[in-house]
Parts: sequence; C-alpha cells; structure tokens
Amino acid sequence: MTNKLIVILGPTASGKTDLSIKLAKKFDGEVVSADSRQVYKRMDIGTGKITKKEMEGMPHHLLDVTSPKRKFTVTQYKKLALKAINEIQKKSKIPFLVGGTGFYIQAVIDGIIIPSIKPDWKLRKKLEKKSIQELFKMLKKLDPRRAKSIESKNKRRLIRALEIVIKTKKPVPLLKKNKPQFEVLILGVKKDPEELKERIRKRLLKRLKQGMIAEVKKLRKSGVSWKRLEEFGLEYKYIALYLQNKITKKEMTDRIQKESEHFAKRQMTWFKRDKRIYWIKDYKEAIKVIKKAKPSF
RNA sequence: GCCGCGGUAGCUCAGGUAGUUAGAGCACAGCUCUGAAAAAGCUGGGGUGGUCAGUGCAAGUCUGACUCGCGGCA
Repeated sequence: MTNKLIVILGPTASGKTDLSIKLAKKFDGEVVSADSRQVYKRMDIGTGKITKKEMEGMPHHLLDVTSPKRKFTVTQYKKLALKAINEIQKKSKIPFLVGGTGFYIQAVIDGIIIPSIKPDWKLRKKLEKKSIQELFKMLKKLDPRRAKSIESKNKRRLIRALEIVIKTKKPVPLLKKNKPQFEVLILGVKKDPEELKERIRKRLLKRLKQGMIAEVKKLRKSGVSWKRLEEFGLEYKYIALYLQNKITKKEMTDRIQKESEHFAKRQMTWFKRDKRIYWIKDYKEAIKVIKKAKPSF
C-alpha cells in the first residue's frame, strides 16, 4: 500500500484528459475525476466527459455518480474521492486526480475541513429575501471574525456563513486542514492563452456536431428544469437559453466561447497561488518532471 | 440634389432647460474563494466628445459650415 497521488490540473480545454490516459497507462494508475459537472449522469458531450473507448481500458472514478436533478457538493465529492483514492492505493496502483475544479482538488489533497452543517434550503430561501447589507449586519453581530474575512457583497457566501452560525449557535470555525496524507505530485497543464482560445473554439464546434444541443433537450425532457440547466453554466446555460428562444443561435455560441475563456482565466487565478504545481506543456515534459521530482513513482 | 436622423470608451448606447475631475452595460486587465465552485462575488485601466469656426463667465449640451453613416423623397 502506497500513499502516492498524482494530480493533473489545468484550465478547461488544456488537454488534461489525453495526458491522464497516457500517464495512467505508463505508471499503472487509475483516474479519479475532479470535475464538478462530470459527476452528473447524462451530461456527457457538454462536459467533455471521456468516452468508454477513450479510456482505453483504464478505470475511471467519480464520473456519473449522481443525477443532474440532485445537488452535489464538495463535501460529498471529498468523501467519494478519498474512498476511490484509497482503494486504488490498496491495489498498489497510483491514483491520478484529474480535473479543473480547484476547490474539489484542494478539498482532497489539503483535506480542508468544511463545517459539517449541511445546506438548509428553507433557511437559505428565507435569508435570500434580505438585502446584502442586512445579511452583512447580521453576520457582523453574530460572528465578527467571519464578517471580517468574508466578502461583504457576496450574498451566497454571507448566507452560508449565517447558516453555520445560526445552526451551530457558534462562530464559523477557522479554516482547518488535515495533515497531509498523500505523497503528492501536482502537474499543471499550461497552454498559451491564444492557443487555449483556439482549442476552445474547435472543441465547441465538435461538441455541436456531436449533438450537444440534443443532449440538453433530452435533459429537459427527463425533468431537469431550465433553471437548473442554467445553473450548470457554460454550454448548458446558453443552450438552455437558446432552446427557450431567449437568445439566438449565434449569441449562444458566442457566449459559450467567451464564458469558457473567462472560466479558463478564473481557473488559472485559482491555480496560480499553489506553488507546489509543476507547470508542463505536454506528456514529454510530464515524464521528465515526474522522474526528477518523484523518482520513486 | 432635397428632407430627416445620427457621429460620446474597443462595441452598443445614456447624458431635462449649457455650469464641479463625461456615465452605463459588454469587452479588456487583475483578484477573492470554509457543504452551489462551469457557481457566487470584488477591484481597476481606459474617452483630443466627427472636424473647424462662432456666441456665452462657462459648450458633449446653443449657432453655422464642412465631413462621414443611416433612412426617406425625388
């Protein structure tokens, strides 16, 4: 039993999936997806989920674990991912944590401890009615420490903080992390911005050809609400708006392109802070880095 | 050729009766991240106001000429 773990992260359309297959094969590994949208069943084309064929026999975990009608959260992800990683390691194989959802990756590799108060949608709805200023005032009174660090204009975060304070009758605990439980190597796939945009463009065309719009139609038919589809963002959001005749087809593709570019930038902003990441361009560089940084792998 | 409308930030446009450092949305740049994270938010840089002249203490705002674009009539 080892505690080795290789993480492959990077912005959308950077080529993580391809790389992960090659590396998993080479190092006798299994893939654990770290993608907040690929956890949903029947969301395949729009999320760029790897196909059975593309897996080339390499086992994949944390794909299709829940219904798009249900809400899935980091905490659930963390639990399932840790379990999968553990099982892979038990077989003396190397788990490859692959994806672009920084928050999920952080939860797993740094073991951040998230307050164990589950979302109370009734309470949230009630708080939703209040103004941002009112909510901030409330938090300031109930938990001055959290009020100091929180973004005072972010309603969603304010409500979550209040949810914890109200239910536990205690301040939001300081962010804690578990002791590192993995010997981790983090690879970041980097592409220059122009190339990334081009990759997003090509990918979008390909997905449309593959029937991405029909996929969204099907989801709607199976009972996923428009609101929910819009919540998923990017392709799902703008295709849903198009199908409701709220935007034209051209607006739809333009928005998906732009929003994907923005998303990629946001992802990079998140990743940039983590100095443990080895930034690489391709498979060759990845191999070099692994040999040098973690010869034992 | 005549009539009308318009020319303000990279784009689309706001800017009663002329009066402090000209605004918004989008775009662009940077950032945040404690059970929604493809989510939810924050900060910032940008404009010789089509050109020239005139009237005012003061002109994006009024007047004239010119110029470019759009629509209509001939």
